[in-house]
Amino acid sequence: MIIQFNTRAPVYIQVVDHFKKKMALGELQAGEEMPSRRELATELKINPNTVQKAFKEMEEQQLITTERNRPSRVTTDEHVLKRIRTELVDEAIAVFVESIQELDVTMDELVDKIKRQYGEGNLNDRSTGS
Amino acid sequence: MIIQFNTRAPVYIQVVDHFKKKMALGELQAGEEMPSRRELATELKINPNTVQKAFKEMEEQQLITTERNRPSRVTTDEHVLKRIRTELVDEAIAVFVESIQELDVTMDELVDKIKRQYGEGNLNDRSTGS
DNA sequence: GGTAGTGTATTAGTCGCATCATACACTTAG
DNA sequence: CTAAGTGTATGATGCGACTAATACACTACC
Repeated sequence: MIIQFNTRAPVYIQVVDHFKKKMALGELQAGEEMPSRRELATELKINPNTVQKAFKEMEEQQLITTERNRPSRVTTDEHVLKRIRTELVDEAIAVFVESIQELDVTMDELVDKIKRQYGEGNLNDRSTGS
Repeated sequence: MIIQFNTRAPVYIQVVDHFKKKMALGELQAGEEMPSRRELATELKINPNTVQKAFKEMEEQQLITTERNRPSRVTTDEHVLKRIRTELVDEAIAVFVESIQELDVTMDELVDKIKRQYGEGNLNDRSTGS
């Protein structure tokens, strides 16, 4: 597991987002065991307490559950799991729209530029063009 | 002048962005006088030093120029001014794309959601083709 | 010249984050 | 039982970004 940390956002938040993405994509299934705090800290080369903070955050968001002294597990609440991806996407869009609002950008210009950036990566260009 | 501050980003950055947008939209013309630090601080109800930091940032980005003990002025470098809008849009897109990458979102879903959010506001749906 | 208004500089205080070091209670494996 | 591995809790420290308070130097204007 490798997370490319940036310096902008807090590390513990980036850890949370990382796991959120894995859940959203099904790489982490419902009920699956999470790595231990210490193990993950070692692997990511960060402090165990930072990992703990990330896990606590994930618990508050009901993404994981923890019984006493047992490895944490991904929630089995399918309802929660299904909402993760939507939330990630919607939040990103909200931030984005907020930042370009008032800038008088046409939808076409927007779509064009996004396609150019996003398409380079992992875009499955099924459909839109048709 | 009213800026609706949020708690996410530093105030001085939000001030910079605010003026960037005004320049990008031509509400602030080349060579035009900027408000004084203290005046602006009073109006926005923030600390003069916060305004100063914003102005210093704008100077480093060559958006404004300042002669000793005279009100700052918007740069007369048209080249710089023309680039502002592009930079604002491109940076927003870069951040956005970065955040949804790996989420396996189709272009259609993206465009659809953006339209719904963005369209509500100030979208002029004049298409590029025209 | 004196006053008010510029921009500028310096210093101090606050806050969030990350880290380090320990310690505790419990479970599991041997 | 013992030892190693869980999650959890606490306090101290350091650092950097941001904001605040104050003082300084200069200009414009009457």
